[in-house]
Amino acid sequence: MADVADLAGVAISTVSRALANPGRVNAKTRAKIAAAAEKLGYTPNAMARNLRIGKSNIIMIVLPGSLHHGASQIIPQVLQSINQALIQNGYNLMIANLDRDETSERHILNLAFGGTVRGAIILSSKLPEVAGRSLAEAGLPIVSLLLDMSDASVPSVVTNDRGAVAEAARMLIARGHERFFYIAGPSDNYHDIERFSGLVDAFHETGLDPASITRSGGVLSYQHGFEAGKHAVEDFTQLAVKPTAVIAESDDMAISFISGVQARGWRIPEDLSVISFDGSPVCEYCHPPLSTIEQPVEVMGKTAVEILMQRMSEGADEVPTRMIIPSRLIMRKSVGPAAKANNSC
Amino acid sequence: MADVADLAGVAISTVSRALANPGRVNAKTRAKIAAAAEKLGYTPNAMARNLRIGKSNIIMIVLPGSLHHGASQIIPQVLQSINQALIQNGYNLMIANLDRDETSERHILNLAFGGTVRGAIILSSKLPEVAGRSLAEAGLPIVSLLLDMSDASVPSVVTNDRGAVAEAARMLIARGHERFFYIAGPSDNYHDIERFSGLVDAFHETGLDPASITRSGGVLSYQHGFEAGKHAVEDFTQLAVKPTAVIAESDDMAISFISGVQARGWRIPEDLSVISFDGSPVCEYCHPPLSTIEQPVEVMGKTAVEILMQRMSEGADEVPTRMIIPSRLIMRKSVGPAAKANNSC
DNA sequence: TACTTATTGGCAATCGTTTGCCAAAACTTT
DNA sequence: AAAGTTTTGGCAAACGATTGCCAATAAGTA
Repeated sequence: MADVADLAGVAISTVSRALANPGRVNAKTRAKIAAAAEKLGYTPNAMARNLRIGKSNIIMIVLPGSLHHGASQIIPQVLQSINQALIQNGYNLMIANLDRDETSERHILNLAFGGTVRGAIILSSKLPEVAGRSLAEAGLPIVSLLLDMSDASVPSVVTNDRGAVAEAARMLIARGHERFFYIAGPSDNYHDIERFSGLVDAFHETGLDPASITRSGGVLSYQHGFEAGKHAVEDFTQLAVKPTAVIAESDDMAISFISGVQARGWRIPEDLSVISFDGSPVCEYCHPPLSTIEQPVEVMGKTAVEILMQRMSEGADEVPTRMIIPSRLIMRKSVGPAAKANNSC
Repeated sequence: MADVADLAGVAISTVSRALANPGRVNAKTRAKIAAAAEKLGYTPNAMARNLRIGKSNIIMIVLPGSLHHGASQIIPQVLQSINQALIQNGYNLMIANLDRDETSERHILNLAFGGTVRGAIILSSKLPEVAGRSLAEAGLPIVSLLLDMSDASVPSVVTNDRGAVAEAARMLIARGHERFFYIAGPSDNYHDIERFSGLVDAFHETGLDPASITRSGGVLSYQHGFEAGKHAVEDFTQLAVKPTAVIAESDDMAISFISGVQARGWRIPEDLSVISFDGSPVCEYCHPPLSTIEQPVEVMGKTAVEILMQRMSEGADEVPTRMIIPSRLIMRKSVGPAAKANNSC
């Protein structure tokens, strides 16, 4: 920096001011300084700057390892949109994996308490905590994405899981479906609870008996969305009275489920209608094209960043604690009218 | 840190030594210090440390925006494995997007020259450079993943694209296929060149005439793998003499292609055999299950990190410049013997 | 006990910025 | 030309750690 000052013929403090606080220095000198910096190939040292400022410009995204792994088709989109939004605001994105082991929790806490990161976007249902320290007390702004954690007073950006599933279920009920098969991810999970509730809601609204909903899954982790679907095929096969409609908690589950039941002779949508959640692009090319509830992940990512920025700048209090971005039901060929006689194969 | 020293009843320099250089301090005092730190909830400030040390502990992964977007199913796996390997070595992963605009290139260079990152793993075919500065001159260790850049003297971890496609092609040729349809991603791209060459190799080996290979695509960006497949359907339909075998550069392309041709009456594998590249999990559940060339992305990620670590520690010269991790051909129902009479539909 | 070795204490410089302070210089405006 | 305003210079103290140096103390060995 001293070199730049020399070359530009100005004082070192002026250079600093020009770079960090451009308003307080004349446009002409600023140009001179920029030229000198360019010529010397000078880039201010970010760590020194952040140390002095007392804040980092890195945001971390906390991903449950299982989500990351193989399964969920939406992670890349989430990362992409968040990263773009962050960069526009002058921030960088760091990845933090939250596995089931204590090491990873500790690691995340170190990032937070050690000042490496300035804020966090989490996709996990619980805040990492170990040895009495919790992410909540790190003094960082946090935003939860996909999962509603507004109860724990962390602002959340979610979709209308419950309502969207209810809508899908009503659509199926309107076509004559009365017996449903629900393929769940890990139970107790926010998504499981909300989405399943949506299905039950629709039953209540339409006067059907929720007892004719069969649940499958709930034990396996997200890590194996496809596995969960496969497993559901077994469950389905063993039912004495077959449901005519299926709602799956993720596209992956639906895809492997469909593959399995088709192999055993059921036809979709003639024997069985299927709708799933996520809106992965691949659904359009499934056999038959798969109806899915599309989460607007890009909008959600951008919104999460916006909220984070608000939290970081002004008084933290007047920001909304929950932001609901509605999903969109995309109807495709995997849905048809309920089969009249539902015989086993 | 001073507080910790007080509580532990030791000098501040001893605390620093205990944390940064544990070998030079007695186990008992180390335990005392650890206890004090735990009690006070103290975490050393990473930025201060890195500033003093002169090196960051952050590695960035440079992803072409297009790769990231929607399409490639393997990105999450790559990120996951790289991040895990990095953390084990005490590093963190930062995401850097390389779009077509100059802003993103400049941003990446700032990360490098500003000392934010210590090294880079790139999935892009070209090193970012703008205004005379190039990533190559930033003095960072760089490793290229998926794309071979060993010509540009950046160590690369790749798979045997060419050989793997050749193997797949031989397998098809052995089943009587003689006319091939190749669905390409963006042309000039490393993957396009290598994989297509593999196909041509197989033709030469077996004495067939490469003229009976029809290429499709090559214009669209990766961003639309599914689109490329759709587009290929058009091309395919217009061929007077239909090929009997298809090789696609990515699973996405194959999936949408299959969906399209099936809708127009062709049957797979009876009329057309298909093999694609990537090994996405979803292939297993396609209709029919899709044969694919599985890239060992996890191993590749770990290997890339290992090489990076070597580059960062010792003399940089004796590390291998290219590491080839072989892919595995997974044969599924999408492949069958060549149709005898190949009539149009 | 005397001597060697291992471990700690205290001090101060350093990493590369930012920033408050005040004086000096350079412009603008009456 | 005088007064007022904006812009710069120079200085020095931070930010929170690490580390070389040497003296001082503790532990281990003969």
